[in-house]
Amino acid sequence: MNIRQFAERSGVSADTLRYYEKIGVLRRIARNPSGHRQFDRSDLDWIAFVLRLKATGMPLADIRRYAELRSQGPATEAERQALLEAHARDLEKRIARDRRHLAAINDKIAFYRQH
Amino acid sequence: MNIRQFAERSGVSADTLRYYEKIGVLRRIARNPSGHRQFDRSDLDWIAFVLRLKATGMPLADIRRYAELRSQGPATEAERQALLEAHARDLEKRIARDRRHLAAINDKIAFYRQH
DNA sequence: GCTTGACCTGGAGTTCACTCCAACTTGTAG
DNA sequence: CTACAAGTTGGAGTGAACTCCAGGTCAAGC
Repeated sequence: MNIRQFAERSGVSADTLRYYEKIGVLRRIARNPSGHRQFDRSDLDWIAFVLRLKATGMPLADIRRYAELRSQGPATEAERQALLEAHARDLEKRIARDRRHLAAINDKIAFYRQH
Repeated sequence: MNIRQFAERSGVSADTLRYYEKIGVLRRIARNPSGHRQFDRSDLDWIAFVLRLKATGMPLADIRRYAELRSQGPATEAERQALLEAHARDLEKRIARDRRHLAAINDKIAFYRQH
């Protein structure tokens, strides 16, 4: 799959995909004889996971770190697990905080409604 | 209360407070005879609300807009309410999405644990 | 009257995550 | 053989939200 198709299917622009490869969020993508990137199905899974981490507030530097561990094979699984566990804890806290924020904002809205 | 005290109590740096005033997130703060800012108790309430909006992902430009409406008095209450309602809806969606993301991340962690 | 410390201003610099661009190569269609 | 579309690169530019800095003012203590 070429970069345009991959961009469409992943929802990430071609420019951003090249940028992600450059900073190491995407592994070095295979090239066809004319130097064009050839993405495959497994890259789709990986980018989906990257987007999940990004959507939940993980900086690209941390995602890059996870990608690096991943590329080093099964020996790094414990560290990857620890990384995800820390992120999951952060995310839980953020969800809890957001719920409190939402309640406070709804209180303010209720106040406006009483006018 | 001077800027240092206000920074401590609000948790926002003095530089950031000046920046917020410059871009209109904070109203023009009163000055003492030598030109130093004199914050008062109501500024603490306002900055706390600003931080709540910011923490839940509202861009400073939107917060600035809300601040502007607020400074125009009670006539703008309907618009402020609409702004908050839209933000509350976005926030609800984000919380729901984050919960789905968290579940997926926990699945991945469970997979690592099975090794 | 001089130093010190806390404030002031305008503006430059930083970080993050892109986004755009110029100049180039390559494969296909006419 | 030429035109064109779609890819390539390195590097510059962008927008958001700060963060830092130089040069200046001012009140208080020695």
